[in-house]
Amino acid sequence: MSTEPRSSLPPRYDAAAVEPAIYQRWLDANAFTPAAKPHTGAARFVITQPPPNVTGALHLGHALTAFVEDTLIRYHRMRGDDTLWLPGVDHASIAAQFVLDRILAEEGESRGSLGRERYLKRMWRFMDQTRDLIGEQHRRLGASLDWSRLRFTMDEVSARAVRVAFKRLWDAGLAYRGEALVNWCPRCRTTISDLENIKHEETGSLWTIRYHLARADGTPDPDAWISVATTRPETIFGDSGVAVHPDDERYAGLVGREAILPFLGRRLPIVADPHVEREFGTGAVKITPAHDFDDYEVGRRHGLQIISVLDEDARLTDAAGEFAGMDRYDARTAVVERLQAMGDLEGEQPHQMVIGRCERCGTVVEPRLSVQWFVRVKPLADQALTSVREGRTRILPAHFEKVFAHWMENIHDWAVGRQLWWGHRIPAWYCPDGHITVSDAADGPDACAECGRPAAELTQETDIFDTWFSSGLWPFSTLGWPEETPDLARFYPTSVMETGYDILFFWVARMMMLGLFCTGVEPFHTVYLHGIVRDPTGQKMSKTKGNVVDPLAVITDIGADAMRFALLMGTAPGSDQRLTDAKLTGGRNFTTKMWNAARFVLGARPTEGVHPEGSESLAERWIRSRLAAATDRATRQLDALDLAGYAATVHEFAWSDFCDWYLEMAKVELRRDETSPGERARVWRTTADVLGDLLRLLHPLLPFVSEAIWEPLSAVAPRGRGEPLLVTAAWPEMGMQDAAAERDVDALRDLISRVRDQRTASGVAAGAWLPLHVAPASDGERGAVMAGRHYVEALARARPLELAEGGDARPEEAATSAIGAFWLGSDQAASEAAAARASARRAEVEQQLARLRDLLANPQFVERAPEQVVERERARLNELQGQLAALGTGDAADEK
RNA sequence: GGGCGGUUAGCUCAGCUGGUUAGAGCACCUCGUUUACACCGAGGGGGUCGGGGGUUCGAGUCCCUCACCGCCCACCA
Repeated sequence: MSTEPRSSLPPRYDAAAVEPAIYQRWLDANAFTPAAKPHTGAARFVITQPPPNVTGALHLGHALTAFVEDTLIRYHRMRGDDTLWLPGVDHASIAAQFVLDRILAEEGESRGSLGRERYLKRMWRFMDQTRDLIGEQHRRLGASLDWSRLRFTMDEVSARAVRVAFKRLWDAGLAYRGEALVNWCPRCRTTISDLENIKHEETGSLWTIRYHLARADGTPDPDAWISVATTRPETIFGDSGVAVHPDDERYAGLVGREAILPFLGRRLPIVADPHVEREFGTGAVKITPAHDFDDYEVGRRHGLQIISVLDEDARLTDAAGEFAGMDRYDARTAVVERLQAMGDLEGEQPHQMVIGRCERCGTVVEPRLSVQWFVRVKPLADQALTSVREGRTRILPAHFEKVFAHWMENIHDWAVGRQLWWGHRIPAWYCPDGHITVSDAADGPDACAECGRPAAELTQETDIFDTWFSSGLWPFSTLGWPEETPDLARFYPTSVMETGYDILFFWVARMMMLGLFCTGVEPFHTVYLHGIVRDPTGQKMSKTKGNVVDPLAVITDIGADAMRFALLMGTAPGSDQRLTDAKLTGGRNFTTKMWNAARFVLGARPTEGVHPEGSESLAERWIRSRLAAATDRATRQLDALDLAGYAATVHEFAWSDFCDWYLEMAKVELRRDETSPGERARVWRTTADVLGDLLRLLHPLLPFVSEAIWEPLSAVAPRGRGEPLLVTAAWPEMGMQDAAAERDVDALRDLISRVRDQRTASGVAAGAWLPLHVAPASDGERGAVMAGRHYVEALARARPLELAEGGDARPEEAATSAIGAFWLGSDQAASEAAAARASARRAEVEQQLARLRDLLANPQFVERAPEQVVERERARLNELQGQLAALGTGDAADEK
C-alpha cells in the first residue's frame, strides 16, 4: 500500500484486492494483540472460541462463528476494553485419524502396517501441512485474532494442562478405571461417548425364536418351549438367561425353570424382571448381558453370566462355537437360517427401531464390555448446573438453559479413554502387581505410588483421551494454566463463549464442568449459541447433498464484508438461518453503497483554507441527532449481543438517513448559490464528521470497507484524535438528540414524499418543475417549511414554493401531509388523478379521525388506560384535525 | 415416550415487559441517464399475524386448545 494518504477513492471498490492489503496493515500495526499492560480500570472482554478441527477446511459455520466473534471483539476493542480473542486449532483425534487413514489407504498403507510410532510421525507431518490452513482462512474473513497467542490442543502447554487436570480428578476420586459396557465402533476400533453414538430410526427385523425348556435331566424338551423376541439373533451365543414380567401369568409357571440355548445347549435361567414389557413381542426376552445395555442391568440384578461373543472387529469369538470368526451380520443370517432349519424360528417381521451409529464413520455401534477410564461427572455437573441456575453463567437463548439442565441431570459417567493413537496419552502407569499410578509429571512417575516399584517396571496406559477432554480445558489451558501466568490472571475467566448450539453438550458442558473443577470459577459468564446456516430451501448443507457454499469462494467473489453483513443480518441466538444469493447480493450492494457515499463526500470537499462559518442548518442538526440515536441504539444492541439488530440499525442509518436524505439535503446546501464559502465549508465538515462516526459504527460490521474509507477521509478531515487506523479508533461518543430538528425534518420528509406521490399520480414529467402551495397547519409547521423550503424545492422539484395564508382558497386537489395542506399549481396538476389521490388521502385521515374519536369517547378506555396512552391518542387526534382544518372549507374537506 | 422451537406480505425475516395506521430486505408494477452510486433513485401494490376459544378498555404480543413443520433427549429387546 502506498504511504501517501489519498484523498479520493477509485470509482470501484475491489474487495479482492483491498481486503488482504488492509489485513496486512492491521497486522503490521499489531492491532490485535493486547497492550503489554491493560489500562487500569478498563473493562475486560475475552472471547472463548471453539478451536476448529485441524483437518477441516473452513465452512459456513466457521465463518458465522468468526464473524459473530470478530464483530464483538472489534466493538469492545473500540470501546477501549482490554480484549483478547485467542486463535487455535483442535487436534481432533478421531476425526484426524479418520482423515489420515483414508490418505494412508490411498498410499497403500494403514494404521496397522505403520505401527504406532511411525503412524504418529506421519500424523505430525500431516499436521504441519494443515495446521496453518484454518488460520489463513480466518485472516481472509477479517478475523482480528491475536496471532501471537496461537495455540494447538496438542502443544506442550495443553499437554501439561491435561496431565494436571486428570491427576487432580484422580486424586479427588473423580477419575476411575473399571469394567463396564461402553459404545464401541468396530470400524474406528475405539470406544466412543454417548454423544458420538448417533441414533437413527431404521427398519430392521424382529425375530421370534423358540428356546426349548430344559427337562429334569438337562436335555431340551422338544414339546415345550418359551418363545423370545429379538432383533439380534447373532448375539444368541452370549445369552445367559430369559426374562419375563413378574406379573405375566402366561409365564408365571416358567419362572425359576430353565431353557436350553440352541446350538450351545447352555442352560438359561428364566427370571422375572419388571423391566420386561408384556405387550412387546412375546413378552419374553433373551438376556445377553455383554451386548446390550438393558440386558447388562437385568443380568446384574439376577446374577446372570456375562459372556462376550464379539471381538473388537465385531466378529464372533470362539464362544460362538461353529460360528466363530463370522462377521456379526453374516452370523445373523446364518443363525436365522439354521434356526429355521431346526424349526425353532417362529417368525420374522419388519420392525421400526433406533440404531446407534458412529458419528464419524456411520458404522453401527456395538455395546462392548471392557476395562475403561471414566470420569465421574455427576458432582461436576451439579456445580455447572448450579452456576447456570444462579445466573453466574448465562445461556443465550435462555430456553437452552432447560435443555442444558435436562442433560446435566441425566448425565452418565464419561468414558474418556480412546483406543486411538493421535491424542494425549492417559498419564496412568501400571505396575506388575496391578497398582495404578497417575502422574502429572512430563516424564511420568519415578515409582509405583503404592508399592514403590521403580519406574522401569511400570508400563503406561496406551489409551488416549477423548479429544473433548483437552478441548474442555481450552479457556484456561491456552492461558498457561496451571501456571499462575500473567495472561491467566488478566484474561480468565473469559467473557463470552460463542459457538453453535450443536456442541452445547460436547464442548460447552465439559468446559463448564472442567473449568469449575480446575479453577474454581465459571470459565465464561455468557454462552452465546448461534444456529445453523442452511441452504435456501432450509436443508442442512452437506457435501453429499452438494449444496454447500464455500466461504472462500464467496469472499473471492464479493468480499468478506459482504458475506459478513449477509450472515449477521440473519443471525439470532439459537435459530437457524437460510442463506440465499439475494442476501449475499444485498451485502455486496451495501458495501458498494458505502464506498460510493464516501466517494461523494470526499469529492464534494470545497476549496481548502476556508473557515467554516454560520450555525448549523436544519439538515445538519437533524443528521447529528439521527447519528446520536443510531449510536445509542447500536451500542445497546451490541451490549445485548443482538448482532442482527445492530446490523439493521447501522444499515438503516447509513442508507436511509445518511445517504437517501441527509446527503441529498447537504447537496442542496452545498450547491445553492446563496451558500457562502464559509457555510459550504461548515456543511462539508459536518458531513465528513458524521461519515467519520458512521465509519466507526460500521467498522465491526464492515471492517474492510470502513477501514479503506477511513484513511482518505481522515487525511482531509482529521478528527483531532490522531487515529491512523479505524480498527483501533474509538467507538463514537454519544451525541445529543435534537427533538425539534427531528420533528421538523420528519414533517418535511412527509411533505416531500406526498408531493412526489401527487406528481407520480398525476403523471407529471419527472424532471418538470412545478409551483407548490403549502398551507401549514400551525405556526410550528410554518417554521419548518421556512427552515427547509429549499430542501422541499429541490427534492420535490417544486418551485416556486408559496406559503398560503389562512384565507386563501384551497383547490379541490389539495391534499394533506404532516405539515398541512398542499397543492401543486399547474395545468397538469389539476388533473383528475391528482384530485382523486388527494381525496383518497383525505378519506384516510378522516377514517383515522373517526377511529380516534370513538376510542376517546369510550369511557372505559379513558378511565383504565394509562394516562400517557390516552394523551398520545389525544395529541394524535389534534394533529389530524389540524391537518384537515388546514384544508379550510375546500369542497371535499368540509364535512365530518 | 418425554421436552423444546417455529407458523407474520410471493420469499427470507424483525416486531422488547400487551397500547398510534403491523415493519424491513428481496421479488413485483410505474417512472427516472438531476455531476456518489442502475450493485442506484422516486413512487406504488401486497398481510383477517396457522385455526378455534378466553382474559382485557385494548391481543401479532398473555392463557387454553387444535393443526402442521422442525429440532433435541430417551435402555421396549
